[in-house]
Amino acid sequence: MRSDHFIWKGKGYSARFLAMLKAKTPKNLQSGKSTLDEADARIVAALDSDARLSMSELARLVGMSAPSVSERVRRLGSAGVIRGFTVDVDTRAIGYQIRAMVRIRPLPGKLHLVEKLIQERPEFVECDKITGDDPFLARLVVHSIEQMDDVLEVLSEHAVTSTAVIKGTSVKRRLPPL
Amino acid sequence: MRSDHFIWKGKGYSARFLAMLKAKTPKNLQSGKSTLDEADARIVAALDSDARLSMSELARLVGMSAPSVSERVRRLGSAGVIRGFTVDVDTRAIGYQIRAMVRIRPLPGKLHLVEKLIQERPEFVECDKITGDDPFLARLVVHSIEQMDDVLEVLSEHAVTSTAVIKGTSVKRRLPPL
DNA sequence: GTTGAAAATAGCACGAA
DNA sequence: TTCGTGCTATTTTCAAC
Repeated sequence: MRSDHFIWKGKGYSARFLAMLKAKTPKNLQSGKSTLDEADARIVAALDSDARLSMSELARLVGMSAPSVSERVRRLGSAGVIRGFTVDVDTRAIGYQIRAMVRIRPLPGKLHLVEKLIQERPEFVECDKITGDDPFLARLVVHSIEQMDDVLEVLSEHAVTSTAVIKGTSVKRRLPPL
Repeated sequence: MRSDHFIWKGKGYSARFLAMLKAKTPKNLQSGKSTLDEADARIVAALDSDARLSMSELARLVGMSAPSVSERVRRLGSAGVIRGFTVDVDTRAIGYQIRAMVRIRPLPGKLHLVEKLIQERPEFVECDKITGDDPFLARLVVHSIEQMDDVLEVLSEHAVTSTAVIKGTSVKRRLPPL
């Protein structure tokens, strides 16, 4: 048995083991933040508020030169932190009056079929696989209640669904602490 | 009574009334699409796949001149169709290992308090107000199970929560038919 | 990470369909 | 109205440091 495994200071852990624990949980995670350094955090936050900011403007905001931020953005992309840049579309402004969250419980043996049906219906604009009684939780966007019924009808032979219409938004999509 | 209110062709509606109904439901809505014309639809779709496309590249993709698409993008913005441009961040790549969907049912009289608590907790990255037994459905992003407990602990005095951990994604966020 | 120059791009005024 | 052309200012990119 090596000496650094000995009980030390009444805590039951060696100094080295305690240090190792600390190393595995970076300081910024302990305080509820992300693993990004401050410059990257500011870049990501700025791009979140406006993904079309020019690199030069972004450079001004974070206090660096344009080539530097440009390189950081490129690296954030290849590191998988930034998956892409998208547009925030108001679906109601293009005729989709109703949004709903649908919990979906496939009948026995129909899990994969149901997943495929969800993926094939473009009105399902998002779907997560979750723990619990209902394996799928999907976001649905439709023009009318009639269209909502049409979409759910497709699943009705193969799954039990619980639909909750979205009445409003308490928290608009945002990033966790960076 | 005007003649165009008379029953016509055994359907119970006048020709003018039928035409009006048709006018209120544009053809593209009948076929499950949006209210955008084809050029705008292509612009929005292209920006959704890459919001940082230059106007000249976008112009090439949709087969128009740069000033034309530029003006259309501006108009889509002021029409409220495009709310903004954002970045798609992989929260796991920045240290947030766990995502969960939380249904939240405030205790009697605590609806507004609970909504405020949700909004103040940055780990709730999204929250919709929905119909049904649980008024709120929130998306939670945390580093660890311990942190998840910490967040839910804040609500525990004022609400009943049901948490489902996200195991994977069946449909990545996408736009409905344009 | 910074600087500076070359190439590409954006924004604007104006003209055409 | 909506789209296209030409000009100018800004921005992006790449080099070298």
